[in-house]
Amino acid sequence: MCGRTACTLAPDDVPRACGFRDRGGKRRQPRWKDGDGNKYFPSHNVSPQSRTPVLVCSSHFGGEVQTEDRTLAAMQWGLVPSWFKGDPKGFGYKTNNARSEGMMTKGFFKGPLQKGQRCVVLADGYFEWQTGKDGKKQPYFIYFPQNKGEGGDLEDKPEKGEGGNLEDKPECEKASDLEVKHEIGEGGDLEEDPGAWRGRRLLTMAGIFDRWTPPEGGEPLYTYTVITVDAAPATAWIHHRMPAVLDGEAAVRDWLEHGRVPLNKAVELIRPQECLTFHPVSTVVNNSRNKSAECVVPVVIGQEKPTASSKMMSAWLQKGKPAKQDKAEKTPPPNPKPGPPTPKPGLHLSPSAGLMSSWLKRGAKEEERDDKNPSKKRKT
DNA sequence: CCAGACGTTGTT
DNA sequence: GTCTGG
DNA sequence: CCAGACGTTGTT
DNA sequence: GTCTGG
Repeated sequence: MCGRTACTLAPDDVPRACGFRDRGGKRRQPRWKDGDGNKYFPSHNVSPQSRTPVLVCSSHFGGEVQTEDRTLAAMQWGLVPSWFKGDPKGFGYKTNNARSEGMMTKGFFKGPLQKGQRCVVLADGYFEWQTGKDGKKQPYFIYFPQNKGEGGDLEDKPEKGEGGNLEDKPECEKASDLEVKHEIGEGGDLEEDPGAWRGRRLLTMAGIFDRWTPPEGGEPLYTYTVITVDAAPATAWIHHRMPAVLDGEAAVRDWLEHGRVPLNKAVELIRPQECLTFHPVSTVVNNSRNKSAECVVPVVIGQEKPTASSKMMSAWLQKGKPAKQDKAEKTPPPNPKPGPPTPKPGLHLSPSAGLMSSWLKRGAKEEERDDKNPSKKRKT
């Protein structure tokens, strides 16, 4: 399940997107651990072994155990235990997820958990592949519902009734805003809060991290794993597992503050969440070398055959590259069978031109990053 | 006691 | 089938 | 998570 | 490091 994400915020924007209020009501932003802002590379197609932003309690980097301070670190996806002997390169192939059902007893995760090494994994959203009877896979992008006004000049929002919004407001503050809260959790009122983040609300997933020190010494390697749970009903028809999503500021805080919230309490946060929305995307995302924004653009299932406009869009997204020539323009009879396979399509958002533009809008500038990697040797 | 594994997903 | 690379 | 490789010898 | 199998 959770083996692919998108994380596209510029390193300098991540701290802003992680603004929160401390128990005194004061606004704070986590800071990057030394140099880590330069180790994270935004991408619309993040695979295990990449470094991505995670939040941890600052106690792990010199702060008091009880501190509310948070630190942003660029950790590597795929947990390498501190006791691992050998070359950690390529070790974490099977530790990108931790089953919540066994994490308290299995050595891989028990150790770090008992040391309070809980982290919050940040992303725009994650990808899930639905396997059809025919064996074909349809990828979906899954994320927190975004509020209106995103980016400032977006005039369209998802139709109401899209993602299952089970926003429970725990012990929130006085602010009764149901409108704006793009920051992690229930933000404050924007009107009197010019410092608030107005961009995308990042998905927050519960993770476990560890620190591995090379035998020969040198920089410690920080790695993490994403905890998984059974899928919530809303998305179970796509896939039967999902990441442990932390919905809201209170949950994020409790997962991070290991000095205040003991493990046996914190584990109560690990459970299926309904608070997500999603849309189908192109199989362009399948190959992790494809980093373009096309990975997150909504598609209409059954209409993935390139249309004139989609070709143009594709070409634009690819920017440098000429639109590839299709091998054969065989176009089977249009027998569109769109929509989610029946069960619970109720809270599905249907792609609209407007929605599409909202996804395109953010891809345009950021991609093009590492798509110039020379593939393997070429046969001669 | 020592040696050796230690993780996940999905699919059958 | 299984493992590595992304 | 998916995609793609998966092998050897000898010579430059 | 810690747990299981022998």
